[in-house]
Amino acid sequence: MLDIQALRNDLEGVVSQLKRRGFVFDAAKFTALETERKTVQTRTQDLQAKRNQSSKQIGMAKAKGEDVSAIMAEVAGLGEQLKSDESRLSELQLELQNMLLNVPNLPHVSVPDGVSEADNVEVRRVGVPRVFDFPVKDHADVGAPLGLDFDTGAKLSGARFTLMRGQIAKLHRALAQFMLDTQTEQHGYEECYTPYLVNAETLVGTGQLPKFEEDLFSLAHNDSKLYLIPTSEVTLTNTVRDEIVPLEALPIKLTAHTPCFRSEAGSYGRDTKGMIRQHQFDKVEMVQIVHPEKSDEALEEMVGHAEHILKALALPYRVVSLCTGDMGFGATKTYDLEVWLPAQNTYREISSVSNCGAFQARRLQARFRNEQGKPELVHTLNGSGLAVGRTLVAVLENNQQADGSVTIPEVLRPYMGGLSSISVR
RNA sequence: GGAGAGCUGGCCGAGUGGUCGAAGGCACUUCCCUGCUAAGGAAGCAUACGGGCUUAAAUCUGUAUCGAGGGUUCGAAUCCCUCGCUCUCCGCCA
Repeated sequence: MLDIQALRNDLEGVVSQLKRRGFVFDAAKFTALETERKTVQTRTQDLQAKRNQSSKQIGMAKAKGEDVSAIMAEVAGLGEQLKSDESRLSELQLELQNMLLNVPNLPHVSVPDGVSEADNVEVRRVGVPRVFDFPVKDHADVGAPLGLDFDTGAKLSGARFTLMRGQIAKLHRALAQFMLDTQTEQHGYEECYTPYLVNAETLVGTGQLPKFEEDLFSLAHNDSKLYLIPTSEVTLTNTVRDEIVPLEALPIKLTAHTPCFRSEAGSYGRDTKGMIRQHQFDKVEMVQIVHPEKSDEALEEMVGHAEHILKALALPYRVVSLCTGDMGFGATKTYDLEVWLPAQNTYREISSVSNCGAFQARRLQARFRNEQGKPELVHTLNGSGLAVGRTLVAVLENNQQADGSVTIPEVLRPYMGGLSSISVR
């Protein structure tokens, strides 16, 4: 959520910044709502003040045993006017709130302008794609004989679900374990196990709701609804909702390995083969809650934490700075890590690291006590470290051998019982 | 699933219709006192959103907030209703 003060003080400026990312803000509607809100709020508060004062007088008079009928008569007419003003005011505030909840974050000045993926800017490339002396297979073909079972996944649940068996399942688990161990032991994140089902308030906090409900899976629960998390960014970041943490507690660094559930509405027909785009996938997520002055550097640091995994696995990748038009709703700046997939002959997203500034913190009322002892909004960041399913895809494709086996990266071997390669037995 | 208890400020905790945004304590901040390692004294100390003043801040002022929402009332932390959460006991259960 944007700071409503910024909209009041510099509407033009905010509108033009939003335009950079292709969002059209209805300034006229906002101004109209604001003007009326101001009038109604002032009037309401005046009436309330009058009522409070009179009620106080009644109390004092009664205590002395005096007659209160004169004051009572004075207050008599206030009720109805007050009631209608109060309800109009809350309507207006609700409408303003809803308007704000649907406005994306402002892009950081360093974010390149653009309208789509095509305008993203490559920051650096690391590693050299391997040259194959045999026809390269995609991960589905490499994986199928090794235990990557799309047919059964489809039978059990439908499209975009996969069953993993045997060594593939173990490799998948090894990847997750390795990532989690690395983020906790080498980069200082606290390991968390979080709920996979969350309430609506939690999703409003990180910005998935109210705007992106169609992207989520949900379950009826009593009279309410619970949602399957689309990422553990949601649960990890919401740990500080409605909290005022002491200055010394920052930065808070959390990580979790969880499944993620996404309806993938609007991506029909894209990546239908294989396990690039699934309704359910595992991810090791990193979240940082930081002092506002530290968020820019924390972003760079987190990109490094994600890159560390790719380097350790010896997977070629590139870092891309997302353009204004391609960034997520809550981000002020985002780097994507794209891993080399030889079968697709291209780099594909495997991690996304974002600085959300105070955008989520304002929705969450997540604050810290600043140097002056006053509560101030924190900055929040999140990033994948990494998407486990896509990493499995990358390992299968990049490490495939002519005989159909797949070499296990060195760092994963301890997690694989010392195995250096997997193959059809 | 059944029965009961509770939810008040950063924390503990008092408060059952009127001058209560809320006693008292702890913690914290500033000042004073004292030289002996901690004690004593004074003051301050919630958040959000408006309005006035201001370049801005400070400050002043109004409103709201005692788990959430609704109701009764001139007036609600206090009474009524609905919901949420926590705890205890019983049952069931990985």
